[in-house]
Amino acid sequence: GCTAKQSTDTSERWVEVEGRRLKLTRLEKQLWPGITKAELIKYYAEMSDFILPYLRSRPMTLHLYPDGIEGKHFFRKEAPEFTPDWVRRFPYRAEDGKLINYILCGDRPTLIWLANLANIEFPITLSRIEDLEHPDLVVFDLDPFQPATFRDACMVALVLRDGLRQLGLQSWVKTSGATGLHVLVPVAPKYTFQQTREFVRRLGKMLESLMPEVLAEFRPVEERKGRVLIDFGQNSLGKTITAPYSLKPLPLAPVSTPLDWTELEKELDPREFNMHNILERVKGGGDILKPVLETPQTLDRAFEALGMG
DNA sequence: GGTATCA
DNA sequence: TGATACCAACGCTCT
DNA sequence: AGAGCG
Ligand SMILES: [Mn+2]
Ligand SMILES: [Mn+2]
Repeated sequence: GCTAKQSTDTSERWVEVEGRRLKLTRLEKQLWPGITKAELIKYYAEMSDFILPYLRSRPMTLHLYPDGIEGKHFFRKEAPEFTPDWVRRFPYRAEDGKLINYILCGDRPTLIWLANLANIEFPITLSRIEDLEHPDLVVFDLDPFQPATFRDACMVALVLRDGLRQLGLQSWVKTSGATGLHVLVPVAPKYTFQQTREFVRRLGKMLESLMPEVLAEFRPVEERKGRVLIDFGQNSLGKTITAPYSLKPLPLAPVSTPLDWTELEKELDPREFNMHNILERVKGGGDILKPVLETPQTLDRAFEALGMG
């Protein structure tokens, strides 16, 4: 941490990405302890083929950390005035009547432009711009509360996967990048968030009755301790989850990483999956989560089994 | 991070 | 030239 | 009611 060096960091570089000229600025600035903005940009450049399919067709909320993970940060929905004209936008009028011009990040130039703005984390909505009110993803957001651990979340996820399979549903899993897991169920975009949320709540309740360490809804702090919360509320319009392969603004630069179900049985630490080793991991294996974008499933049978008219 | 506004 | 302000939003919990 | 959190 050399403050004097930081304040005089004028390192700049012009690059061309798929025909777009981009000015990369303050490349030596430290965004994590020991990690520069140059490394952030390099990470997303190398991972672009893996992350872009998930970002494409979903309105972006920017998560900007110009002063690093310990500095002031802010979110942004409205595309800034200085957004290059070739960046695609999606105007959307929310219920309150406010029109927001969202950025669409579907190509490498936009991804690199955002990385240069110190956009560390890339979130995704659970629905696409073609039909924002009908999600194509259902998420079981598994949050362990101390002394429950990531390992406990893995155990819950494995039981959840069995439950989903009994309902005729395939599921996939990734680390959240922080302390828990996201179990994803891709669906045809024909259900409302109210329906998918209720589906997650009910299956969560069922799991809760099977496993004492599971909590299907928020409770006072004392009751949460040592349990894994299934946060069904994540399945709502406008809510987001960390995109697969996105970095998190946390120490060691962890990555939200797709896992094979067999890996959940091992002793894992989510911090094992970070900026420095994910490229190696996906090289060869490819994107094991990709089916999530290509497997629209129907929930009709599951609704029936769970008593949802 | 980039821009606007005010001293 | 430099200091300051802006940039989302919603339900939940805790006090 | 309001602050704090995710
Ligand atoms: Mn979570
Ligand atoms: Mn959560």
